[in-house]
Amino acid sequence: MTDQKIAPTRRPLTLRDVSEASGVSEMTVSRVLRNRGDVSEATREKVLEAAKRLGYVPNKIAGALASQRVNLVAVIIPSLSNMVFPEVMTGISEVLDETPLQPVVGVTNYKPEREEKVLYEMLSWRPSGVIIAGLEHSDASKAMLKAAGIPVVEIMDTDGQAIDAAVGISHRRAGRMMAQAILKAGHRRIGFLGTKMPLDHRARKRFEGFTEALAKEGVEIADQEFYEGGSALAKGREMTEAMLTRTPDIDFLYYSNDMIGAGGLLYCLDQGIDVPGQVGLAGFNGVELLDGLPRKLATMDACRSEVGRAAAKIIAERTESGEGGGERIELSPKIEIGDTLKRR
Amino acid sequence: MTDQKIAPTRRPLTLRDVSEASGVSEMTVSRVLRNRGDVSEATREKVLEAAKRLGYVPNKIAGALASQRVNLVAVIIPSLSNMVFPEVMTGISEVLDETPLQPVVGVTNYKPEREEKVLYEMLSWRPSGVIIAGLEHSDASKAMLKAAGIPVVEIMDTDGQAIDAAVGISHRRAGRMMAQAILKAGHRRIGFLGTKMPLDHRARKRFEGFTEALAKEGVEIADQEFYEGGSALAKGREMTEAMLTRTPDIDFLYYSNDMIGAGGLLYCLDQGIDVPGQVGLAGFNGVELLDGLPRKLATMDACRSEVGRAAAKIIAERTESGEGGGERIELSPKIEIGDTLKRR
DNA sequence: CTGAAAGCGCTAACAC
DNA sequence: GTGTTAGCGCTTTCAG
Repeated sequence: MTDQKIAPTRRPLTLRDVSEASGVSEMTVSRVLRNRGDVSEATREKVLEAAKRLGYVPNKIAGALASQRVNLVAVIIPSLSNMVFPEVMTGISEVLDETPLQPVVGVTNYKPEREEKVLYEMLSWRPSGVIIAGLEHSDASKAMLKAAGIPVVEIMDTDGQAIDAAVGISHRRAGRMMAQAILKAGHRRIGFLGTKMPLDHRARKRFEGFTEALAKEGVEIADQEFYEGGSALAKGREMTEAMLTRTPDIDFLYYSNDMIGAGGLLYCLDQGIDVPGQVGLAGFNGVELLDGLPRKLATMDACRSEVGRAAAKIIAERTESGEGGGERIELSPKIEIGDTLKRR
Repeated sequence: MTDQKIAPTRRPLTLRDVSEASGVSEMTVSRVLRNRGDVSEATREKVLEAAKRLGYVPNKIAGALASQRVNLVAVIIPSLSNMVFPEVMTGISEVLDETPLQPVVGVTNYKPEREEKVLYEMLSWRPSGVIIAGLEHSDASKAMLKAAGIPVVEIMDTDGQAIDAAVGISHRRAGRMMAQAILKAGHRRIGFLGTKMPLDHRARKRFEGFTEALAKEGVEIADQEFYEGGSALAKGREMTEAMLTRTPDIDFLYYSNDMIGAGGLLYCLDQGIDVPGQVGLAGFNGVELLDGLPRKLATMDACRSEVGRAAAKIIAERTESGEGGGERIELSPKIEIGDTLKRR
């Protein structure tokens, strides 16, 4: 490097600096900066001017310690890269923006040990609440959540026992619903294509609900295929090819997410396969991203931003009133028939 | 609600609780918990046992205040929903995972006033460093960054004046490179399709570099079209249709991102347009997500995870050594020819 | 190896 | 309206 661009490591400014610069007591400066209590317009202006001139940024660490209040909400999700969690985040932000609360996200990559670590780190900042994806956590994680003494909302899933509050859909039911729609459309040779992620409990529950509803009508999954890693679109193609080759009489493919479903759809169209005449297709999630494909993939909406909003609302209300607990909101996923599932 | 699931609002545990439970002084408990200094194995075990039994989670707020050290790195990005920033985040995490530092993300939605607010909030937690997308910031934001007295790395762009360090690619150069490749392939009637986002400076710079390189060869953009909102894939389709209808002699379409490019590609294939014989296509970003399309879209890699890694490395090294400043790393984007741009 | 004392920068609570 | 006094829960520093 040629020259030191960094400013000389000035001591960060404190309230005291503003107090001295404005000739007002620290306490009053603090009041002005937080809009608390009555302060005369004159002093208020003096303080604001001094703070601005110095470029003072309050130290929340000290503030939080003194006030025993940290307006942070820990949001713990498995991944940022599949479009579903960013949408949940949007819902959360929408609600929290109206409050003094701020979301802080942690990502677990679907690993329980990461979740445990991320949770520990976040709790050590003493947040006002936790929003965490899923109902399955390690014993240690559960213990931490219980012991934290703050609102905990488990999101995205309602099939199981919540620690405190829960907001989401029943993935088992979602799987059943899709199975019923597929059976109703007259399909019997049904293949399933999903991710090789034993720890994606929601995908697992959808699969269970799906096979269960099929079984009720005496139908068994004709074939199944799982993938991991790589581009979902490409994997969807590959898996579809593999399955249609291996089990040529398949007449429906149910994908555990829209992205691989889209890959499958593109493959079928490439091959001149009549969709849904010859083979019907359905995914899961309602990824708006995919509008614009040659055909609209049948799918099911997981109400992601709605889930985010509801979860944030629970935290916000409970933080404000100190009352509540154990809320349970089960949203109803809707099937979107699209163009790849026969109507009725 | 039926019953109070919430645990009685216990006072959170403190060091003192662990100290009393283990019969060891607070100070020694603190040492054990931080692995600092020599502590006899005997006391160490007593303390660990007590901490675990009680479920003690240290209070970082207090720790940070006392030690004047906050191992947080503020990461400020415009959006989570376009696949590019999650990849940057991955690069950042990869590097920071090896250090005591932790990333905390803030999202600005491409709005300078949001950026200002997010930045202020983050700085008020006194992070060890800031990684922020872009070189364009409001005066107030710049002032805050300069005054913070911590390492600041501006990422994704190197066309302009950095506050401190910068890591990224030159988007102007990226635009120029693509223009040259397109001209070399023999195209002259070139259309541009982009986002209606005056505040996406990187897209703007690519466009400027692009038109500039065309101009050098006496070529002018034949037509252009901008969109906002909605599904990028669908918009890519619509815009492509509109442009090819309006300006039928177009022989190349340059898209400001891969997602709309993919939409355009699907439209062209639908219409039986020969790609790249009749119309060539190129996007920007190298979104792996799209592998699996019928043709591979020509694009240019923005080195996202590499950018994240390099930025994190700068912060980590500077935090450790206290030395450095003004680093500048310009990465070289590579054209991926794919199947939609003629070779040579 | 262990402990006691003195804050970190701010705010709650109370005086004036 | 404004100022004063105590901490918040931890770590630094220094003494044993």
